[in-house]
Amino acid sequence: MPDSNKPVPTVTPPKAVISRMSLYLRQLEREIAEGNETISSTRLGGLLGVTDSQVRKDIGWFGTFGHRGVGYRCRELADGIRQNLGTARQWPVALVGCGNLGQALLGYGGFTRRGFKVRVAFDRNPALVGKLIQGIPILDFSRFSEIVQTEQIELAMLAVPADQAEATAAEIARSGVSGILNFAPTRLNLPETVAVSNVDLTIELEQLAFAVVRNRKKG
Amino acid sequence: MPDSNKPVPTVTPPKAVISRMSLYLRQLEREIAEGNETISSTRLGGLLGVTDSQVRKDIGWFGTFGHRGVGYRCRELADGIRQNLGTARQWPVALVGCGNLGQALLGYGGFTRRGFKVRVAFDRNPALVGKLIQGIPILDFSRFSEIVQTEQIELAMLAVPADQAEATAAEIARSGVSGILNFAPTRLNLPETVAVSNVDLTIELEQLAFAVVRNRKKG
DNA sequence: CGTTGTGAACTTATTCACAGCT
DNA sequence: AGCTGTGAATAAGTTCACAACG
Repeated sequence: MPDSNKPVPTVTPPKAVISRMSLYLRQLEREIAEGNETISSTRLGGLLGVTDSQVRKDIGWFGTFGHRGVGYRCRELADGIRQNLGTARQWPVALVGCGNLGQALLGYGGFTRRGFKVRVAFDRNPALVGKLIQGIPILDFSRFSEIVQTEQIELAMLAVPADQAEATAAEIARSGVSGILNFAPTRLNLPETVAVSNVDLTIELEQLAFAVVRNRKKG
Repeated sequence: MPDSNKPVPTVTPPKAVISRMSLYLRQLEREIAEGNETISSTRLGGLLGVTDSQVRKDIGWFGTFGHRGVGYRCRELADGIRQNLGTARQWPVALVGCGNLGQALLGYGGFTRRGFKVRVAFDRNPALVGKLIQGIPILDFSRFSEIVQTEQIELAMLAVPADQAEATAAEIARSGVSGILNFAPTRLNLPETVAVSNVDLTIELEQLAFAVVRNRKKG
C-alpha cells in the first residue's frame, strides 16, 4: 500500500458531484435489473452524458470501488453510493401542504423506491384534514410538532403557497426536522441546523426558454 | 463526441448565471410590488444569499443596467432580465402526461404569472382524454403534432412514466417543439435542436439526505 | 489486455478591490 | 458619498494522460 498518510481533512464533495452520484445510482439500479454484473466508467458516463474521467473522479469522493481491467461491480458500487448518500436506510418524511402539488407528490411512487417514505401529510384547510390520500392521512398542521416526535420524521417536503412558506418552514425547523425540500419559490432563511434543497419549477422553465432562444440564434 | 472546434465569438452565460437571473427577477418583482424604486447589488444579493459582486457580474452578462451611486432601478432591470431570458413574451406550452404530477402542474398558477401559458394537455389514457382540467382540455396524444401546429406550441412539459419518457420525447421533438421540461427520471437523448431541462425530484431528495447526514457529522 | 485512480494541466466560476461615474 | 462595472487574483471544477494493477 502506497502512503495512506493522506491528510484528508473535512473533504466534502461539491453539490454537483452528489447529484451526479444520484444519477449513477439510478443507472446502476437499471443495469442490475438488466442482469449486468459490471460496468465501466466509459459506459456509465456514456449513458448519462458525462465523461469517463468525471465518473471516476466523482466515485473517488466516496471511496475506492473499481476493479482495474474489470470496471465497477454494479451491486457493490450501488451499495457504496447509497451508504455515502445516506439512503441505505429509510427516511421518514412528512408532507406539508396538500394542494395540487402536494397531492401529486403523495401519488409519486418514485420516492418510496429510493428510501423516502412519506408517513403523514399536513394542511391547515379543514376541508382536507381527516382525509386519506394515497393511503396517507392528512392532519392539521397544528399537530406537526407532536407527530414529528411520534413518527420520528426527519425530512419535510414543503408545498405550501409562497406567502406561507417562510413562516411554515420556521415552524417545521422548530420541531426538530433536519431537512426541508422546498417547492415554494422563496428563499428560506433557517438556522443552518436544517438543510434545505429547493425545487423551483419556474426557474427551470425560464432556463429552458433561454436555452431555446440561444439555440435559435445560433441555428 | 463530435467536433466542436469553433472559436465561438458569441459569449453565452453559464447555466448557473441564468438560474440566478431568474432568482433576481423574482425578487425584483417583489420589490416592485412593495413600491421600491431601486435596489443595490448588496441588498439584492443579501436577500437571496449571493454576494454583491456575484450579482453585479451576473447582471453584466445581460447588459449594463446599473446607476452608480443609486443601484438598479427595479423596473428597468426586471424588464432587461425578461428581455434577455426570452420571457418578455408569452410562451405557449403543452403538457404531456396527465397523471398525478401532470394534473398538479396544470393547477400550478406560478407558470402563467411568468409568461408560460399551458394551452393544451395530452394523455394516452382514454379515461382522461376529453376531460377538462383547470379549464385545459386533455387530448389524445396521437393529435400532438397537429395541435402543436394550430396552437403554435413551443415548449412541452413531459410528465409521463419513466419507461415512456424517451419514446414520447422523441415524438415531441419530431413535432417541432423547441424545448422540453422533463420530469421523468431519465436522460433524454434528443437532437440538439431541442433544448431539455430536467426536474428530478429524487435527486433533490437525495441531495437533501446527504446534506442532513453531513450536517449531523459536523454538528 | 482493459480499466481504474490520480496528479498535473486546463478551464470555468467566484471573489476581491478599486477606478470611475452620478 | 454611494454604488456600479470590471480587470486581476483566487478558488473550484473538469479533462488529460498515464502509471499501476488485476
